[in-house]
Amino acid sequence: MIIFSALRKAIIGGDLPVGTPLRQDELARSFQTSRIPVREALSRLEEQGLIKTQRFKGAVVLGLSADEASEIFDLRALIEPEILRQAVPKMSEETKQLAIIHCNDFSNSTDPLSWGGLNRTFHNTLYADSTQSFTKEVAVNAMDRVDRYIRAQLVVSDGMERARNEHQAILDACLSGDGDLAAELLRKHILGAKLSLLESFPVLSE
Amino acid sequence: MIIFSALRKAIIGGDLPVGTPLRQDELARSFQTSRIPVREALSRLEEQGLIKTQRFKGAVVLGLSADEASEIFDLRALIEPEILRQAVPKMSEETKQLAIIHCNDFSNSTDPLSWGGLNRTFHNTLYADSTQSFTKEVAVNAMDRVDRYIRAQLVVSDGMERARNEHQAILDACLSGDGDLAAELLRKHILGAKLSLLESFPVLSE
DNA sequence: ATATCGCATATTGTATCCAATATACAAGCA
DNA sequence: TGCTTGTATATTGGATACAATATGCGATAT
Repeated sequence: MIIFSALRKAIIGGDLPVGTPLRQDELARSFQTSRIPVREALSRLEEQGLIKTQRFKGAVVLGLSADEASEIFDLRALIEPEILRQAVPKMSEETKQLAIIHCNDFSNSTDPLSWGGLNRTFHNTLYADSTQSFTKEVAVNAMDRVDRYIRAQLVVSDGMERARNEHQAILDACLSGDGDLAAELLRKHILGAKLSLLESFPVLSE
Repeated sequence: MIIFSALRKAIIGGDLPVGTPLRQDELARSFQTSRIPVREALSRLEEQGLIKTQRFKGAVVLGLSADEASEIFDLRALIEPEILRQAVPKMSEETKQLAIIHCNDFSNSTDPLSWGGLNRTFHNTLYADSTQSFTKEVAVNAMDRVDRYIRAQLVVSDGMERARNEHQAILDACLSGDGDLAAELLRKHILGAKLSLLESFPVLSE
């Protein structure tokens, strides 16, 4: 489980670039275990679609085509607003405070390497009080697949500035209890991020 | 992979009821292998949320609460119409013929045990020409989780008769190329099935 | 009689060993 | 020189053996 989490984090964070071959015995050595737990982890990663294994040939980190990334953003734009719409009326005072903090953390950060994580933290905080756990799981998985590209995109384009403003608007809608508005703003936020990503995609996928 | 598929099929089809303990060595014996491939399969099943394993205690088949089932139907009602809307304009003549056949197969079947499978086959045929592969994966996974309950519900309620009519209407919309109408009908179809399921849920979950 | 402690058993997680096969490189032949 | 073939190596998948621990039952003490 630790191996799985570590590899997953490394893959979605882009530390293991697309195409990186994952050798079982190599990983086993670096984690100080045998190959069995490594295989377990690789199996789960494959189930999530993050890697592909081929018998006698090994496992490689999978990437996305522009079309695939685009599709995943469309799916996010479909389901995340619904999660938020349902979460807003239930949002606790504590969650609201956390959301304010994480929104500010994101806005104030000057370290590009942290932007991806802070962005995710903010989004996840908004969804915290939703009871749609299965849907949230799907959203997390979708996010996992495109996280690498978002990180890269925030750095190369002017997406960071716009994200700051859009996050603030979404947060305000949540704080005022307007779930429908928050959902609509979030939908536009995600679709805007998709367009921005697709523009710079050729560069990112090198 | 064979073990995984077999177990998955048995779980989603309800042949392994909720709470069934899955013993590694027992499964290994029945599949004539060692425990290693069995563990691989169990690991993937857990990743999909169909079972839960606990160290030294084994794995059990997971069920759903009414709330969880309801949430999954809401998610299906959100994403499956979008898949269909996108698939209708791309639908090949061959797919249309298949859809007609599978719609009839479902309508004409008199064996309750086959209804669940035929229902799924029809739905999947409609989505065949969609290029949204990730979204389709999500839909399949959502379907996997509630399939057991749909099978039971088709038998105990009058859902079968309504499903026949609704399937026909959806099919007609697809054949006439009206993706928006097909999507809307599908949405209502899924939400209707949800209500019907929730009515009989206390009985089903015994 | 009942509660508690200890041991036997059942069960999972991991390590090591073996089998199968894809790939690469080298040697031989046209 | 170029192509084919054989072998050596690398790599994965599976089987068996071992370690760790939870559960249940029985014995014993109060």
